[in-house]
Amino acid sequence: MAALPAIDTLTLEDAQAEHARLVAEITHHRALYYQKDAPEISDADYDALEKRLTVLEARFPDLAGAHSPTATVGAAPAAGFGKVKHKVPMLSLGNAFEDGDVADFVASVRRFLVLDDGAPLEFVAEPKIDGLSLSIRYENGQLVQAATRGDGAEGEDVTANVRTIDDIPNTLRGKAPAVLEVRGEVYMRREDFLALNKAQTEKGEKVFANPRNAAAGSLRQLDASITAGRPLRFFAYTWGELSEPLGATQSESRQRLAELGFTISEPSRQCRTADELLEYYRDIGAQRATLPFDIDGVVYKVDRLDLQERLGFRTRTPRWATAHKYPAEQAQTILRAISIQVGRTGALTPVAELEPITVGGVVVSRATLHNEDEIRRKDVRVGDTVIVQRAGDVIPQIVTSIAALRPADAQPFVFPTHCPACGSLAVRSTAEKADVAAETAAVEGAAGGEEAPPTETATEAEAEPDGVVRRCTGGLICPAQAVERLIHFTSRLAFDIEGLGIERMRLFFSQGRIREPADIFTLEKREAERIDRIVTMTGFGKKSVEKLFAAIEARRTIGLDRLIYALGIRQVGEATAKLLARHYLTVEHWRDAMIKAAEERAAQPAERKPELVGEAYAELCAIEQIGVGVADDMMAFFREEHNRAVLDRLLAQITVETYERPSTTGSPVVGKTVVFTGTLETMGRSEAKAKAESLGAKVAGSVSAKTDYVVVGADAGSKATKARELGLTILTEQEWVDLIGGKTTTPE
DNA sequence: TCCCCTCGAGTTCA
DNA sequence: CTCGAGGGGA
Repeated sequence: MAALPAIDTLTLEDAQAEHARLVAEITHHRALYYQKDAPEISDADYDALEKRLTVLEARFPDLAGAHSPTATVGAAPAAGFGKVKHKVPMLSLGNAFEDGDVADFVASVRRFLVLDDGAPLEFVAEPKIDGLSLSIRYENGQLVQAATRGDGAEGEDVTANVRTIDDIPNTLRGKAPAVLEVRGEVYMRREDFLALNKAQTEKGEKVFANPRNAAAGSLRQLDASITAGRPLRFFAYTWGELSEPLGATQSESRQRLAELGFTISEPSRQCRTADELLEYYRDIGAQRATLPFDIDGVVYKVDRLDLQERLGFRTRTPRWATAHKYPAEQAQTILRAISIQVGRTGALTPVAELEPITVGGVVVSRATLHNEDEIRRKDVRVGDTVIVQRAGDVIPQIVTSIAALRPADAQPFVFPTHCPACGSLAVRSTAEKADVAAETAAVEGAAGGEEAPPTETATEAEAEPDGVVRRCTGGLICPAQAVERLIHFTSRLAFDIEGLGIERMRLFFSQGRIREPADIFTLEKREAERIDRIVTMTGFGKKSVEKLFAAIEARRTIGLDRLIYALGIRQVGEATAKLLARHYLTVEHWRDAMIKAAEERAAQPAERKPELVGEAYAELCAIEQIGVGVADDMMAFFREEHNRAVLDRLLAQITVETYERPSTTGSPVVGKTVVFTGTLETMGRSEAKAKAESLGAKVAGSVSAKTDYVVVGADAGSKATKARELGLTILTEQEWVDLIGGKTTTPE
């Protein structure tokens, strides 16, 4: 195309003329393309037109009207990006760091698929580009929406910005599926990054630490015309929602993506064995410095898509792919101090305060030391020169200290035996013993006042520490734990209250405005008339206070699983909370059952067999994945009068929805209990289980009168016999497959 | 009883 | 992202 004037130099008048010209031209070509199927210009040229219009409208927002063919730019709210729910979640990958991990990955795939030693299995290996994941949605070949990964479930709408990236077609080439969500990585080449930084310096604007940050900063511009001026690129490597398959294998699909107009990540390679994968890893590693872009590792994927589907997903990661990372960049610095943080469970975590140092393009000033054993193992002392790296290129960690550079007077770190926040005794113990210790601490607290100084070192205090983590026993009286629990309560997977982040919660807590969950929901009532005072006391604008109240109101109704998770009961995280919600369904039912079970447990504190403790307790332990350890932590929570009161005060403020089972419409086995026994032939045990669960069935370990189906494989033993005795429905493996055949639902 | 898998709880910086 | 530990199969 002929050189066009740079948009930045246009006057408003010229811009109007240019806009009219572009709109006319695009409308003309669209008509040719769609109605007459006889385009006059190439897809690439057409894309260039659309792109120019997008940029123009971003630069002169007044021009973008409803008439514009783009009809997107200018609509973006100035306040920030809209949210986009991913129809298919954007998950992360599992990681391999050593050769052995790769062998384990291959072995676990083969095990899951029950492949014989000789059976072939192909993988595709590709470089893992260090950029930002992006999902781009096309409908009938047209780009309609682009979103960042976000938390995997919900990202930010960056459509306007993505339309300006040259590597990303606005219109797909050739015959495209009706719906196609292309996923890949937005990145910046190293040379482009250097040039950009040079230009930024000349303009007196901020420079970026590394290409990844530059790409992230450029993509998240509210003004798309700025994004347009940044040298962003895109590699496609997978897909989300899809109306028809792109191929039978990963490699075919990659090829198809290339045909549709995307750049795919190269160099890639087909591999059959762990050794071949490792060879690829080393080859790419050798080329790493000469590749034009940064990579942080390589990715291995099972090639056949039918096998990918059988392998499915763990909670957070697919079983059919893994990332193999290159060793992290390291740097040397001085350890200035070791501070102690108190977590919501009372865990005391030592954190290294470092002389700020750049590692992998980011300035690091703190790093976790995990626990006291770790400090002793690495013999890290204040004043030491230490080697720092970013694990998986993200989380800073201390690799080792350099003994030769240690100051002569450096002393081994003495881990405190008392909580720095409340002065309570801090002990290393498992849950049961913590109770005993808590009583001791309460006595001490009453007698000893606030600051009980550490008098002895950790090793001297106990002959045999039980558990690695040292925990504050202050529990309910520890302010540090209280505020951490509240922060957890409003966190993303819990109540997810926007505008009530970590810092604000700390502030409200220290002001006494919020001391327990229920206070969040009475905040407005208590403070409404004094809104001006909040504004002056907190330094928030009136608007943001109103926004906060709106966000709180929006969460006054909440799902049971989120509520359970939010309470922060030890060992009850996302997955366990969901299990509990699924089992008890309503909050009343759950609460009453927990209180009853806690009473039963209090009467039988030492009994190991759940059935002998009581009915409610046994019911809890019978839920798969919940054993005595988890159950007892829940009992400890409900035994506490204070916790029950806190919960009830909260429940008075909110509405808890009955748990909704994930959609399993059309599944023939919803709510059925299935037991697998014997050796299954077409699938492995875990695969059979995952499949059954995704269809809404419950998979049990042993046969009982409650069992609906017993699926009998080869060489079935006592379970099959028992099933016959009980007169249960017995299915062969084939009958089971026929029963569920073809019926699939999306996993939770 | 051991071993594998998964989960929870801890963590940083932009 | 990593580590430790619980749950459950073998």
